Amino acid sequence: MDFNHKEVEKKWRDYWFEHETNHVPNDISKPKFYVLDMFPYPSGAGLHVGHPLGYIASDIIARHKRMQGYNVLHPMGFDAFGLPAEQYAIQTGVHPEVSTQNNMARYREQLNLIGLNYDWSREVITCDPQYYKWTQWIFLKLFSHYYNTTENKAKPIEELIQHFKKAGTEACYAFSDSDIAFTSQEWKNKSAKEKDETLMNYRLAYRKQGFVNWCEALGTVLANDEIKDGVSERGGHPVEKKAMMQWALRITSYADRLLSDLDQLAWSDSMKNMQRNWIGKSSGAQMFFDIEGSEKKLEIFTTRPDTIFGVSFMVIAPEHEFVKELTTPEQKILVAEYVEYTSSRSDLDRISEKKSITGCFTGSYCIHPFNGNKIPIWISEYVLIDYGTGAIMAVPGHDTRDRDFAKKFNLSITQVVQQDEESEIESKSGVIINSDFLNGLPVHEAIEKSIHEIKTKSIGFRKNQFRLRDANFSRQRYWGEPFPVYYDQEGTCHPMKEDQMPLILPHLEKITVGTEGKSPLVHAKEWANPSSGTTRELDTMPGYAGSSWYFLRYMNPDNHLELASKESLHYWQDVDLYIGGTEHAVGHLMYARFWHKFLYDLGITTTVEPFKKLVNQGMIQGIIENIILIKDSSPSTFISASLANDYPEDKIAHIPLFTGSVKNYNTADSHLDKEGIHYFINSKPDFVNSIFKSESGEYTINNMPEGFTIKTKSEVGKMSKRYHNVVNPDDVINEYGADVFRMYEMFLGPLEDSKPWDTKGITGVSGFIKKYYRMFFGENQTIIADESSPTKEELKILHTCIKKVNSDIENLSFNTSVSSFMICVNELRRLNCKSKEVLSILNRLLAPFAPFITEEINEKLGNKESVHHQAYPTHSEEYLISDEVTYPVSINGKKRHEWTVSKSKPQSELESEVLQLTEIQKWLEGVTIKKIIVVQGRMINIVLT
RNA sequence: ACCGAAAUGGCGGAAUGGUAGACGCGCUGGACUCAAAAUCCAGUAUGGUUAAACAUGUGAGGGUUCGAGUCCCUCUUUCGGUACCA
Repeated sequence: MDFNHKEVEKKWRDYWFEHETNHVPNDISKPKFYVLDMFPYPSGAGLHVGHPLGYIASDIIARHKRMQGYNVLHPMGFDAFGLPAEQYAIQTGVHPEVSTQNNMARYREQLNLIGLNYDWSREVITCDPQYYKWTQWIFLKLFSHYYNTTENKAKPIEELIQHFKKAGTEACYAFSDSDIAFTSQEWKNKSAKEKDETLMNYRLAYRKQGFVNWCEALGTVLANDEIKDGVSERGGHPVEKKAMMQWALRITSYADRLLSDLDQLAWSDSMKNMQRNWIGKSSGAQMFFDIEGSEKKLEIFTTRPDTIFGVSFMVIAPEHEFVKELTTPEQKILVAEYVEYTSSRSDLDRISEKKSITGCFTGSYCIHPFNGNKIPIWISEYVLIDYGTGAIMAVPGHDTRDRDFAKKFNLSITQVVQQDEESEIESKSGVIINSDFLNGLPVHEAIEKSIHEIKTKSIGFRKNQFRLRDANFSRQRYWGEPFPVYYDQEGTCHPMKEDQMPLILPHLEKITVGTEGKSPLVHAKEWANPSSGTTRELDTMPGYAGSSWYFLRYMNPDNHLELASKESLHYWQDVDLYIGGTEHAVGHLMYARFWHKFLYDLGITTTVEPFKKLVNQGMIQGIIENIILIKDSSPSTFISASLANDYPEDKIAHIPLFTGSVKNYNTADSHLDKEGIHYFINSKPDFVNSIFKSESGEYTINNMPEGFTIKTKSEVGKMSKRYHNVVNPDDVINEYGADVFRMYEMFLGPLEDSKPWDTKGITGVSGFIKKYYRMFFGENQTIIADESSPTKEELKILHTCIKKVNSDIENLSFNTSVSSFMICVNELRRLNCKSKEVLSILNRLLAPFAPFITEEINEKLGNKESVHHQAYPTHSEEYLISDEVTYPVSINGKKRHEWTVSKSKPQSELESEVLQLTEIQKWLEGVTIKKIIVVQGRMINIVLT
């Protein structure tokens, strides 16, 4: 009789729940291990088989560590604020609170089916006021701190205010983008509003002008995601950049620490590189160029001040504040047109298109600081307003983008670095020419000298520039954390008192878009104006607010007095292993590191980094089956994939099909039969009169012969509703059981690789679990394992497996450990092993992978204690020792023979005896042996001339 | 365009610079069965052969090495990210 997974899984799920076997105490007597999953956004679609991949891996680690004696924190929660719930509410009227609760309930149910050992009593939900109270609290701490550049840490803004009172900006070491200067008297003379505005230059949470994607037709701000090809995805309306006052976080003040502390992390080099490149530290000079006929100066940053004599034009971003005044009357129309064109383009469009170079002359000129030449000022979209100062000096001789631009607009190109023919124009090898006082210097020396001169002439200074920007922290949305601040009549910002928090998001009966770019909170009239003359902030915080510190709340989730108690923060400290998708490689991970460091400066967290080790699981993709449609055909004509080569690429379109309706899907012979074509037409009634064409002829559904088939095209891609290829874990578990599902997910391939899901392959793992069960139980569930003492061979098989599985878990190589379990079971069955001793060790070894069946077997074997609380097996080398070894014998690196000899045979004997083997001799006739390479215990290679 | 990753049989994949294709799916043949399912046994990279020998083979092209799927260079394709999807 086979394993009844439905019954057994329910039994143990209930048992574990009742006995709280997953409960994790803050038990400081045991060593801690914190393994964390990136918590999901609870989407309406529920989990598909791709989501749990990382959760299962972390679950195996967590169970393994627990069996090794650690106190393991392995929690789960929800990143529950977000745009989709709000969009859903606007479209359907279902309030985000309701849809989010429903979605979370469904996620919990699905996660529990998989047998993940989460301690749900520690659940963290970002939209829970008891949680976001502390998100708001951290925000206010950011608001009330500045970054001190000598102490290199965040300090209370009150200290800075005292400094301003005493000395103004004299000897003030506060991080800021602006270089405003004032005396103590000037500070004292400032009005409250002016003081507030000044302090905004230093606060770690501050307000500034930011740009949003404004869609007039929809009356709302759009996420980048909601824009396709420059127009709104919904409705195809025009989108433009609009400036608005926005909250921002001064992450740039932490740029150096975020960069240097990467070195201490056990993250993959590729991940660290992505973070390094995202921070993008570059050193150079900040310079001010005089503008002809203006008091103002154009501020630019360059990494190549050595090429200052190669400047032939300046370029400013279309959003640059000087655009208006630099534009001369003659250029006015052209500039206006150009600015309008660029405002409809995304940053991605602007930097990604190499072919079309666009720009427009302002009509104004800068003055070269050293030779007094006139330098035309141009506007182009390849300069981004958010990066650097939004303006550059263009050196077309030594920058490819500047060169392309110069060629297009016939601007002069001056070579100022002597280079050999082959070197790239941007290369820093060579000496400076055509450059007055820099002539003859190698580039690196010229950079130093030019900065020195720039400083001496007071036209600039040395500067480290970061690509990292202070990202926008405001969203014109309802479903997010409200800002715990209010504004007085002057518009000055005041933080709320701690005892008034959380500032609860007001309930709106109906979510509708706001007016004039405001969030839907504009409709919460009473809430928005708490007392006469005061108004609340109507924007809410972005998704990354709640996710930047949630890992700390798990340590002590019920604390009403602090974000987490000192004791819990001291005990759990940081995350030992963090598993999640690469899509969070920079965004989430950078902000979480930033907040963690800030909290460290405040003395709250005990480590400088939140995530010691990071692993990115790959995406599980779906199989997409498409039918091929000839574009613009009338009536619509579908062709067999085998005929597709007769048509040019741009004449055909791929229409995704429900995978289940395709015969032999994911093979070269995938096709729709007549039944499948019926199904397709039923789901897409527009195509009811379409023609289906294959080698055997062309038909409509009405005259189609019975055996007609049309080939479909298989590809691998996202698992999504759109492609009708979503596989739900519930269905798989229902049919095969959670243990099989877990092991199959792991068996698919390396955790970090992306790979397609195909449920067909699961029968291999399912067969394994059945075989495994039958090793313990005969007919009628009777135990067949006996007290026989294990044989040497059985022990060798078992311990080989123990060794492999332990090292695989350490390396997160779960696909190979599943293989070794299969090999072990196959071999033990071949030996007809019944030894209870061997089998119960194997059962413990398998427990983290297959928690249900192992728990059931453990009980049937007469154990009282849960298998998951027993010790994890370790191997003994003594069972693995063999006195023979099989050498592959190669001739010139190509294997020709296998040779089994005593392990102790010395190298000299191996070398002489190998040549006597008949299988080898035939290769040696008439040739000279150059040398013999012997790697003891591994291989032999005979090198011939 | 930029940053990062990947590419191995029909499919998912295995392989400290040392026997390419473990393990599993699929397929083929066989056993059991009235039959099917389930289960079990055998085979399965390609070419070649009754079988073997042998030759070829890890996206493409070069290189380093006694020996390269693995290291280096160039390229192609696919995937993730590019700051308001999460």
